[in-house]
Parts: sequence; structure tokens; C-alpha cells
Amino acid sequence: MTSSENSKTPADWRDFSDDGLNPMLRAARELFARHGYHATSIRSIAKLAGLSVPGLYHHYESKQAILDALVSTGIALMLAHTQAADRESDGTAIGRFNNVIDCLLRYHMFRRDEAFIASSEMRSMEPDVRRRHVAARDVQQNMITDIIQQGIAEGTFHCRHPKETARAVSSLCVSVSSWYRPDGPLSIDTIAERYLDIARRAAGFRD
Amino acid sequence: MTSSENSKTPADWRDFSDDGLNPMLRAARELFARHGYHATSIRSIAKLAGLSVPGLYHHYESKQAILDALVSTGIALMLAHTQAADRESDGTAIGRFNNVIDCLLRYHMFRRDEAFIASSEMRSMEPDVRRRHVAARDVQQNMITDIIQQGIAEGTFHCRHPKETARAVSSLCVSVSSWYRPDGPLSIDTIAERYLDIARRAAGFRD
Amino acid sequence: MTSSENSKTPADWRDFSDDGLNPMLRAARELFARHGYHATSIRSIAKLAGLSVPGLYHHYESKQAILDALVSTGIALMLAHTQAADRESDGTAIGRFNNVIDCLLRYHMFRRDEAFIASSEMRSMEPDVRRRHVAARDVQQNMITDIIQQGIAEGTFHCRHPKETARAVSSLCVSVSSWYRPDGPLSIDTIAERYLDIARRAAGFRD
Amino acid sequence: MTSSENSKTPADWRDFSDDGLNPMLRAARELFARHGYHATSIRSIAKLAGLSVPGLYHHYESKQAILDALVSTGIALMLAHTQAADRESDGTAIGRFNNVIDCLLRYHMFRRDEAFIASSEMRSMEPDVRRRHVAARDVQQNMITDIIQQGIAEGTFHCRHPKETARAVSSLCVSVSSWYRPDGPLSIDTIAERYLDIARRAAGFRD
DNA sequence: CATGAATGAGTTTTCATTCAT
DNA sequence: CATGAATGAAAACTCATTCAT
Repeated sequence: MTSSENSKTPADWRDFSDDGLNPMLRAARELFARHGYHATSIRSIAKLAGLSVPGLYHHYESKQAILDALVSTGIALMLAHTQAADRESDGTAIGRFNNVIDCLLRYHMFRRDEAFIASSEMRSMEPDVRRRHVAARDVQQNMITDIIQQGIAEGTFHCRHPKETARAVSSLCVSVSSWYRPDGPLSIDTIAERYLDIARRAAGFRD
Repeated sequence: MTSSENSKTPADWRDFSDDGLNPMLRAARELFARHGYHATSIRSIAKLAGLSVPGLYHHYESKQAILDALVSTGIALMLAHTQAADRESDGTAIGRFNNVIDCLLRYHMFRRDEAFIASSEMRSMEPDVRRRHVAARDVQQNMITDIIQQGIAEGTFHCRHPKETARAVSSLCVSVSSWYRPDGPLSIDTIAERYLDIARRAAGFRD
Repeated sequence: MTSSENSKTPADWRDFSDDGLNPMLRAARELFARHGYHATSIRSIAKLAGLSVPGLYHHYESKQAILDALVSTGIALMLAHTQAADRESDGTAIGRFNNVIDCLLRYHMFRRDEAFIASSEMRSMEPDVRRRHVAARDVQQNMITDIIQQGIAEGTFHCRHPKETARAVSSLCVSVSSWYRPDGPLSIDTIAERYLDIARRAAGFRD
Repeated sequence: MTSSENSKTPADWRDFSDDGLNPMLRAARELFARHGYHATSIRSIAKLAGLSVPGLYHHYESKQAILDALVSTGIALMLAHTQAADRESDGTAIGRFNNVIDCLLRYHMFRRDEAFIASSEMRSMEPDVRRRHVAARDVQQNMITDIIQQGIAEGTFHCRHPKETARAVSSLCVSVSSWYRPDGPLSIDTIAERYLDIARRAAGFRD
């Protein structure tokens, strides 16, 4: 249920090519993203995954467990990659910011569907599951707050409300997953570059 | 079904106090926002609205019609207010930007639930309904793009990609509706001020 | 609710031109004939009749009462006409047969819908209503049995089972209402002539 | 869902003893015949068949599908038997007529309910289903027309309008299903004999 | 008689889930 | 793991009918 790449350091934090999902989670991802959790039936997931309904239940004990697994892998992947991006930066606030936000933007494009589900189906999660994912998201947000605060201390970022700014920057990255289409006019590289620029300005960066 | 404030110029574009919704739409708003469209039953809407299921059907011919009515009034309200905010500005790019984004932020807090539903339940809308709302959202987005382009021409805004920037600014405002809580630590005025600041920087404003 | 022509002797037993139905019964007739009693809603009857639902209830206390009224008028009309046809015959078995069956065939074409409903919606009638209509149908059937028995006595009809034969002849007439269409290739006169011929032979008439 | 007897030549065209229907179709047959399609609920069918509503849906995808299956088997059975009866005749018009009409009469008594439903619920069938059954009925009618025309050519049948006559004869057989009761005073054999006699005369047979 | 609002009881259908094989 | 059968609960929606105005 968990691909090896998710748990520890990824070889390259810019690379999201192997999605490491089994056919069931892949099916669920497609359907949850297209129709939403509640509008997706277990039968349709099983069908798209190419197995029977009891076959699906053999792997996941409930529909909720599928959502959980899907979002868990997604968030773990996001954290592992952004943490690697952070570690591999030059350690300055702007270096960290560039790496982490670039990574976050890429994640929300390469893994558009997981990312979209993680943010749009919070309401559909049972309390426990929800709490875990909210906590994971907070870790991500704190990472950005921390970077901005470091930048303020270093004098390269100029903003008065690091927490609000971090949330705004985070929202910006997340929002990309709701409109990005692989067949759109701009490449992931181009979008990442432009949005990183916008994020940097939003955070009050001046060189 | 349509409050007088929605159709024409609102008396004060900063004022969203009268929601003008009937008990049925109010119930639907609460439930759609809390659980999502598909997780909300007609029964529960009727119950919360204080009438029977057929009583509800007497007013709205389907669940979809309720969603449509709710989102329609919401978007009409948003457009009417932001357009008033635009008209009542000093006409400079920064004046327009300040007014429109301030208005948009306030809308997404005062009418958090309608706004959230409008953005999160796009998938749940039938093609026709969806098309209408996508079109309305585009009008809003174009207004921001136009302002930013004017700012570039006037030399007060410095950004290379007005369309992307407008989308980012718009996303920022929308995202507020997904975390704002009336009982949170910051007032609407404070949040609006801080986010407007962030948005201005994101758009490359320099005075 | 009852047209004057139905109650007593009709001026001409061959003439079914004035249907004497009010708009409500006319609407019910069309809809019951096309979709069946249970598949027809009170709302659709009211709509087609051009009045409101409570308006319809002002005239008929229930959907069942509408069916009753419709079938009652139909059967009364049928009986009045066939009895007139019988009275106006020359009194011989063949004379009576010719008149009565001709009349019956015409009724089932001119009043195709009422006739069809009367036979197809027996199951939809409440016990009391049903009993009354079954009784009325029996009167009609007995009239034919009586004629055939007279014919046997007179030596013009040759059949061993007058009751079965009467039922067969009656069924033949009723069945016309299930396929006859005013815009079909044959005129009512032609069909009446041909079917009367068949009926006469079925009853064992020899001249 | 399909009994072996329906598809090909029945061992004995006079034998309709094995109805080959599963409990669901048997329940539907009873209820459709007694109350009509629209007055019968899926719940009542499931209950009479001894299973739950979703259990019923596991086998038939809709109420319409049940009607279709029921009428399809019925008509297939009728055609298979009458065609066998035709084949096993001596090939003369009167031999064919005797066999086919005898068979048809027996079918409409032994399978009174299916036969009655097939003719009374045409209106309740969706266009496609309806078309298929109308076509099947036409095959049956054409068989009779063909026999009568052969009889005219052979000089044993004397009638001027073979098509109308065939329809009348067919109607006669069908009508039996609407009044025959197994516990009535006459046996199937007796009724078949008497009605065949009437039908022969109606068709203008003279030996 | 029209209008508008309302409702209890019902409809067909689908859901997530289970279990025997 | 697949198949086939099954189910309680609930979904959206419609019905005939009523009543105040």
C-alpha cells in the first residue's frame, strides 16, 4: 500500500514520475477526482480497477479506507519531497523557499488528482482520518512559516504576518491542482517558474 | 428567490449583512458547506428548513435546482458588489485593485459558505448549470486581469504575466472561504487588510 | 356529468357524434387510454383539462370517481344505443343481431377510448365500481345470448353453445377498440360491415 | 431465465405444463395480472418472490426488464408451440387451422396470465421492448392469415377478407385469456373445442 | 372555482457491505 | 482473490389528496 519512494528520501525531489499506486488506488483517484468521493461507488472503483467488489474489499476494508490510503500516500509523498527539497537547498531562506515552493508547485501539478482530492475531500473523511491529514498539512504549512520567519530575520523577506503569508503561499500552490491540465498551453516548468515568482513577491522577498 | 440587493447596484459594496435567502436555501447552504452536495440528502434539507420533502419540491424541482439557485444568487451577489466596488474607486489601477480585492475578500468571508460551495461543487453541477457559473467566474477573473494590465500600463504594477497573476490573486481570495471561521482570532477587517497587502505584492504593486 | 343523450333513447342509434363529456372527462379519457389509469396523475388530468388540481377535486372527489364517471357514461351510452338498435329492428333474430352488433361495433370505434378503458381498467376499479360495470356488461352479453337463442329457435342460427358464442361475438366487438384508429385505411362503415359478417358466421347464421 | 422448452421445438405442442419461470417472474406474473404493471410495486414482487428488493435487482436491472423477460418468454413459447402445431399438421388449410388455433387457445388458457399481460401491458412497455413484442405478435397473426388464404385457394374456406378475419380469429383466442378461470365450469379441452368451432365458422370453413 | 402551499405514504432505484463457494 | 447472491438502509422523487385564502 505504500511505495518505497514515499517513506524516505526521494532520489530526486523534482521527480514525481513513478506514482507507485496500485490499480485500485489509481481507479479511486480518477473517480474521486472526477466525480467526488460520495458520487463514486465502490462498484465503479472495482470495475475500473479490473477486479470484483469482494476482491476490492479483500485489500481495503471500506471505501473510507481507500480514501485514507490514497490521501495518506499523497501527503507522505508531498512531505518527503518538500523535506528533501529543503535539505538539498543552500540553507538560506530564499534558497529554501525556492526549493520548497518549486517542489510544492510540481507536486500539485504532477499529482494534481491526489492533491485535489486531499484538499477537496477533507469533509468526506471520518474524524480520525481527517485529523491525521490536517496534522500532516500543518507540518507542511509550518515549514513555510519557518522559512519566511528565517527570511525576515535574514532581512531578505519583508512581510509583517508570516503565518498569514505562509497560508496564502500554501493556498496558491494548492489552488494550482484545481485548474492545471497536462494538456494546457503552459508546461509544468513554465508554470512553476511563474508561480514561484508570484509566491516570492507575495512573501515580500527582495534581493 | 432573488433578493433585491443582488440584481442591481448594492447600496454599500462593503455590506453583506442581508443574505436574502429563504429558509430552504439557508438550510441547503449549511448542509452543502458542511457535508458536500452528494452527502446531503433532500430529507435533511427539508428537515432543517422546517418543512416536508414534498413541501421542498413544491419550491424547487430538484436537488440540482437548489444548488443552482444557491450558487446563482451567490455569484450574482459577488459580481454586483465587486462591480460596484470597481465603479466607486478612483479609477486608477491601484484604486480599483484595492476596492475590488477588498470586496472579494469580504465576500468570501461574509458569504463563506456560498462562496465555498460555488467553488467546491462545480463537479456536482449538471453541464448547463456548470457552464453558467464558469462563465460568471470568468467575468470576475477578467475584471482582475484588466485591472492588473491597466496597472502595468500606468507603471504601478510590475508583473510579467497578468493572466497568471490574476488567477493567483483570485485563488487567494477564494481560498479564504475554505479556512475562515467567524469565531477565529482575526476580524474580517484585519484579514481583509492583511490579505489585500499580500495580494498587492503578489501583483507586483510598487508605490 | 351525464349528457341527456345517454339516459334515454338516442335519436339515432347509429349516431355517436356528440360525446357529451366535459373537459375533465375528456382529458381523463385521453390520458387513461394512452397511459393507463395508474400511470396517469391527477395533475396531468387537471392540466390537460385546463384547470387547477383543487378545481378538479371540486368536481370529482377522487381519481377513482373520475374513472367511474367516465366508464359509467360510456356503458350507459352503449346500453342505450344497443337497446334502441334492438327495439328498432324487425324483431327477427337476424334483424336484431344485425342491428345490435352493428351498433356495438360502431360504439367500439366511435368511442374507442371509453370502450378500451372500460375493458382494460376493470382491475383498477374499486370493488363497488367494478361490480356495477361488470353487471352492465352482463346485461349487454345477455342481450346477445338472447338473440342467438331466438335465432336457434327460429332456425336461422345454428350453433350449439349460445352462451360461449355470445361471449365470442361480444369479445370480437370489444377487441375492435384496441386496434381501430380513425386514420386507418378502412372506414367505420366498411369495418362494421366486414366484422358483422364475421360475427354472423361465428354465430352460425344461415339464410 | 430461459426455459429449454421455449427456444426450440416443444416435445408436445399441446403441453404447457412446465412454465419454466423462476420465482421472481412467477411473482411478477401473478401481480401484473392481478393489479397491472403500474399498480404493482417492486417491493411486492420481491416479497412474493421471497427475497429482498436489492436481491431482485441483482437479477433484473429494472421493473421494465422484468416485464420484458416475462412477456418475451411468453411470446417465444407461444410462437414455438404454434409453429410446432403447424408443422405437425397434415398441411391442409383446415388441418393447419385446427392445430394452430387449438394450440393458441390452449396457450391462452394454460398461460392465461402471461398472455393477458402481453396484451394488456403493451402501453406499459418502453418503445424498444414494445416494438419487439408487436413484431412477434405480427408473426403470429401472419401465420393465421396465411392459413386462411391457403384455405380460400383450396376452396375449403370462404371469406372475402382474410386479413380482417385473421385478426378476428386472433382476437378471439386472445380474449379467452381475459375471462378463463381454471376453476370455471368448463375444462380447457371443452372450451378449446367449442371456440375452435366458432373460429372455424368465423373463418368461413365449409367441409 | 383558482392559487399556492403543504404532506404522509409511497415509488423505483442505488448504496456499501457481507458471505458462501 | 473471483463469482454470485444477498441485504438493510437510504437515496431522489412523485403521488393523491387537503386546506387556507
